[in-house]
Amino acid sequence: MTRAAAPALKRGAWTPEEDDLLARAVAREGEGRWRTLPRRAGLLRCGKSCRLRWMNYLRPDIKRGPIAADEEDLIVRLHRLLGNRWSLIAGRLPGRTDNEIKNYWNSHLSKKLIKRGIDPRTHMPLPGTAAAAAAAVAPDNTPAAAKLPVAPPQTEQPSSSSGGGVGGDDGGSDDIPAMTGGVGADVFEGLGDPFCAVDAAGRGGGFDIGCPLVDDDSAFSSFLDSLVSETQLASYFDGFKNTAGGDDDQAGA
DNA sequence: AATGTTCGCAACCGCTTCCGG
DNA sequence: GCCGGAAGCGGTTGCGAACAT
Repeated sequence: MTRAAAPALKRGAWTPEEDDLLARAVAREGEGRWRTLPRRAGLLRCGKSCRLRWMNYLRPDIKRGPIAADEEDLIVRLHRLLGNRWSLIAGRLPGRTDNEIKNYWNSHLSKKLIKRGIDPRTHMPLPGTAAAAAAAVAPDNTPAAAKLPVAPPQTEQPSSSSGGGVGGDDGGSDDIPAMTGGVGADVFEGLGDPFCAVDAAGRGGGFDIGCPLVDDDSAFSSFLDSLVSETQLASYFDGFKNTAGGDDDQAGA
C-alpha cells in the first residue's frame, strides 16, 4: 500500500534558496503557523524544521560571532540560577539563540568549569579538586556567599521532562516557584567567582537576606536583568533588602 | 602529504505544554 | 471537562572543519 500524496520532506542542511524562500515567507506572513508555512512558501520541509531554521539562523536580530567574555559570564550565572533552561537563558542574551547557548555550554563552558574543578551541572566543586578543598576550608570571613544556602542541586535536571516540562514555557519568564529555593544562593555566589559555588558546598540553612521569591513575572524578569552586571545585581539586592526587609516577599520590583 | 581524531555547529527527535473547538 | 492540533523546549545526533600524529 503505497501512500500516494505527500512528497517526501527534505532534510539535512538548508540551501541558500530554501533560506530565501523561508525568509520571504516569514516576511510576508509573519512568524507562526509553522505547520502550514512551508507549503505556502514552496518548501519541502516540515514546519518544525522551518521554525528552527528561522529561530536559530535567519532571524534578522541574531547576533553572529564569538561569545564575549561578559556574555559567557552571564551564561554561567544564569545557568546556575536556571539550569538547562536554554531558552530562558537565551532570552537574557540579546541576539543569541537557545541552540547557540546550549551548544556553547556543552562544547566550551562545561569543559571550562570541569577544568576549574567545578561540576557544570551543579556548579559545586568536584570531589578531589582544589575547588573542593577550598570549599572545605571556607573561612568565615568569606563574602556573602559563605552564609548562603546551597542551591538545589541540579543533578536532577528535569531531564526527561525536558522540553516544555521544565520550561513548560515559552521564552518568557516562567517556572519561578520551581527555582525560588536556589535563587539567593546562586546569585550571591555569583558575586564571587561566577564559575564556582565553592563556599556554598555542604552548607545549608539559615539565610535571611531575602531571596527574590518573586511570584510575578516582571519582578523575576527584572531580577534576571540585574544579573547582567554585578553592580546591577548588588544594587538590586540592596534595594531588595531595603524594601522587603529580607523577607520572603519579592524584590519590590 | 595522508590518515585518524577531536571539536563545534546545525539540524533532528521526542516530549510537554498550550490553546481552541 | 475532554480531545486534538500546534508550538516550543531540551537532548541528542550527524557532518564538516580543524588539528594532531
